[in-house]
This record gives sequence, C-alpha cells and structure tokens, in this order.
Amino acid sequence: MSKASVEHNRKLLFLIAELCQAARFCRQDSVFCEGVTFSQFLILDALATREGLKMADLHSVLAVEKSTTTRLIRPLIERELVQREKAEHDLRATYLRITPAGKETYRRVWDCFTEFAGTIRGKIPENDMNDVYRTLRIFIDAIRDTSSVCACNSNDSRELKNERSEFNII
Amino acid sequence: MSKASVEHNRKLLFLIAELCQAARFCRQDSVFCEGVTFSQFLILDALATREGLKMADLHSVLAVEKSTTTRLIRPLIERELVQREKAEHDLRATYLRITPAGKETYRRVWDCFTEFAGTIRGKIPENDMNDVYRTLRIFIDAIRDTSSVCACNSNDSRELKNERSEFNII
DNA sequence: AAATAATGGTTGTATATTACAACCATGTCC
DNA sequence: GGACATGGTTGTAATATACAACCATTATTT
Repeated sequence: MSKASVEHNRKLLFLIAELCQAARFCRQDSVFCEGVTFSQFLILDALATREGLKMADLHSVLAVEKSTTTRLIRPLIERELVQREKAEHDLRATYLRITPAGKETYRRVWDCFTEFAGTIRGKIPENDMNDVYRTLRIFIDAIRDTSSVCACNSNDSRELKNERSEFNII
Repeated sequence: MSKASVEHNRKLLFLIAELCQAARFCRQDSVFCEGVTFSQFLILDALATREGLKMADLHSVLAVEKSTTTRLIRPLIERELVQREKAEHDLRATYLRITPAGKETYRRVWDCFTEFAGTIRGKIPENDMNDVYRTLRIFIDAIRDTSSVCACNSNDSRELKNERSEFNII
C-alpha cells in the first residue's frame, strides 16, 4: 500500500465523516417546519407529484425497510395529511393519497426548505454550481454502487434500490 | 420564485436525500469490523494520531453533544481499547489514551476501511477525483455555514450549538 | 386444484444515535 | 468568598432503523 494511497483514504475518511455531519444537519427539524421530518417531506413530495403510489413504492423512494416505511408514514396518516386506500385489484397493497390538508402542509414545508436551499446555494460560487452537482452525483453513485451487489437499477437515480440484504459489500 | 429556481431546489432536495442515504450506508457495520462503529473509529483515529486528547476535544471531532461523547466512548473503555486518566492540573478533565489493544484494533479496522475506500475510489474516474474532493468540500462547507447561520424562522428554537460550528476536523 | 412460494404490510422487539436538562465537581475571576 | 464557567455523567426521551415473525393475498408450480 503506497503512502499516497493511505493519505487518499484518510482524506476520504474525513470527507465521509463530514458528510455524515452534514447529512445530520440537513435532517434537523430546523430545516423543516410544521412538524414534518425530512423523510416525511420526501413522502409528501412523492405523493404530491406522482399518482397512485403504494407503500411498496415508498420503500425505494426512502431506501428503507418496509417496516420503517410503515412507521414513517404513520404520523402523516394520523394527522390526516395522507390517506390510505385499498385497491380492488390487489387487496394486499395499500395505496396512498395526499389530502388537501397534506398538500397545504407540503406547500408550507416546501417554503421552509426553499429558504434553506437558497442559503446553501448562496454559499456556492455560481460557476462551481454545475460542477458541484455533477461530481456529487459521481460520488453518490460510487457509494451506491459499492452498496449494492447488483446495481440493476432504473435510470431514475432517485430510486435507490438498496434493501439491506444487498448491502453486503466485499 | 422563478421556475428555474424551483427546479434547482428540487434537485438539491434529492441530492441531499441521496447524500443522507450514502451517509447511512457509510456508517453501516459492514464497512467496518471488530464491532467498531464509524464514530468509534473516528475516536480511535483521533487518539491514535494525536496525543493528550480529552473528552472535550472529542466533542468537536465528532460534532456531538458532550453527553453523546460519553456514550460513544463507553464501549471502547469497556473493551479496554481506550483508557481514561485523570490529569493532575485539572481534576475535571478526563484524558484519554489508546491502549495497545486499541492500536491493534485500530489497525485492523483501518484495513477494513481501506478496502471500502478502495472500492469507492475505483468507481470514480481518475481525472474526476480531484474535482470530487474539491466540490464535495465546497458543498459540505456551504451546509456547515448554513448550519451556524440558519437559526431559521423556527418557532421551535432548537438551534445548533457551538460544537456544530466546529465541524471542521481536517 | 392443491401445495408452495412470493408479495405487501403490520407489529414486536431491539439497537444506535442523539439531544437536552439536571446535576456534581472543579476551576477561574472579581 | 461568591458568582460564574468548564468538564463530565446520568436520566430521560425522541427518532431512525432493522430483522423476524406473522397475516393476508396473489402467483406459480406440480
């Protein structure tokens, strides 16, 4: 193992550490509002922008286990921001629909996020912006590829398919 | 709010979502070994490379509350990978020292991480590498800066503490 | 058609991460 | 000497998360 390589790995370690901290911050309540967490915002967004989603679709949007989806969505159901519906053609599936109240909340939370996003974007030099997006994607994809043995995912890169069982690397 | 701006924010939202997932994956046990978590690895690293650290120094390395440091370090103490020592000149402070067993574990965990890091680096085109590091830093710094400024419009005033603004560990 | 497997979802249980507040001991400063 | 600051631990609680067991339903195989 070359010395340069060790240095490289060390750099990567700290970068990941900071990434974890940044991720933690972005999920803070302070970023959002209306008592909606980051994950719940993602759920509202998915339901607001796409029709006919069911629980199983959210697993991949959120990249979590199905039991976790159940638990994340519960508060939204209780607050009546989201409704569940049984589909006739498959009695197992639970379809989800955002309610008018949910849409209103979604809009307001989106405003909060807009402020946050604006602040961040304001701190990135204009001519670095495209590079930031591009390379961040490279980095994320590298990690995702590492995470899944079979990276047979759709080109909608948002739909990170990573059930824990596929997480075993190396 | 311009349409382009909305699109921009949306892009950022998903980028952050994916970043959170990536961060989550990087902290998975599978990346490490020897029953050492990511945070604990950072602690071992700090103690292995710097002399005379005390608890308070770790707060900023880990960017967590002091009570969290106490809890993160406890398993390391119990497994005797780390020792605590009282300093004579300040009986409040607890100094920490990595033990020989701790060093050995550190080395082995480092090997695990090296493999992980190698896999990731192998997925990033050679001539993008510098750009990735550079822009990732820009992005992380932007978020960090936002975290110290953005006490946002919050009605629930759970702002970030000073520890957060010391995010910088490199 | 009966048996078996797969899918969708919930609940029980457990763990990790993390914060905040209250508290104690010790230092520092006026 | 008293007020305040610093370092650390413990109590308590919330969130995120997984895995396994389970139930109901649908799909596939024999």
